Amino acid sequence: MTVHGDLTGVSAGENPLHRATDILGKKWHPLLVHTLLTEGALGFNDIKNRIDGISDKMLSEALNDLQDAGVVVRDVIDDKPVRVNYSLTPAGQDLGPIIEALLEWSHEHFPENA
Amino acid sequence: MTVHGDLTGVSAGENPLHRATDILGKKWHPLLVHTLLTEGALGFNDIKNRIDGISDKMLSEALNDLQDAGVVVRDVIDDKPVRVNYSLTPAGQDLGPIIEALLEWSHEHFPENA
DNA sequence: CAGTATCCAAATAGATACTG
DNA sequence: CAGTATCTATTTGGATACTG
Repeated sequence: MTVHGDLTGVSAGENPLHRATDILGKKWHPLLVHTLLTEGALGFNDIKNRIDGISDKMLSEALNDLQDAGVVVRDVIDDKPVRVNYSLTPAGQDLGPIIEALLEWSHEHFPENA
Repeated sequence: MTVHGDLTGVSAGENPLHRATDILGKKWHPLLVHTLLTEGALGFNDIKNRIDGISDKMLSEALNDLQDAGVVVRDVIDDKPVRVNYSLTPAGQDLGPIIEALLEWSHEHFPENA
């Protein structure tokens, strides 16, 4: 028998699931996490070049969100010019397999658009 | 070595991940899937009574979205009055473990809000 | 019981320009 | 290189009322 977490009667918005879906549901966030997952630590413009179509503003906001969510860390390397590296926290890394599972789910059930 | 699906250089919106995150990111959808997962087939008002705070309109929209996404099926039972049952497709059921994983992820990394 | 229509508010996304 | 500010457009969410 599979035990499922009890969410019955809960209102969306203050349930534990929300912490995860709030990240996954944003337009660029999952892609961003996935990029850091596969490529390791990257600088601002490195990320920009890897995510097609993202603007400075969107990337900046996404990175801030993800830091607040405890998924991404920002490291300032004090060179000239200054370097900033973004990478995943342990929580961020643990999101990896789940994103992979989502990808696999999509491939399995909707092979046409993948 | 873990092989990760290649999403590099892809623009959000037309990638396979999007099919899943588009569902998970909506306010009521994950909860709705989770409810059908743990309780099986339910009628419109049965669902309403189990998801606290959801309005008719929101539930209606969510159910339509989920049908379009291939995650939920609608069965009309031709009684008097008419009964309608909503349940998960195989794709919807396969989303279950992923939602559980998300829940577990949240508990593990952010025990305070669960 | 099982929904849809309408109208409005709030959140999110995008373009463009600018800064240290 | 690494961002923020501003302003606008689009999407989503919610209240209320109504239908077969």
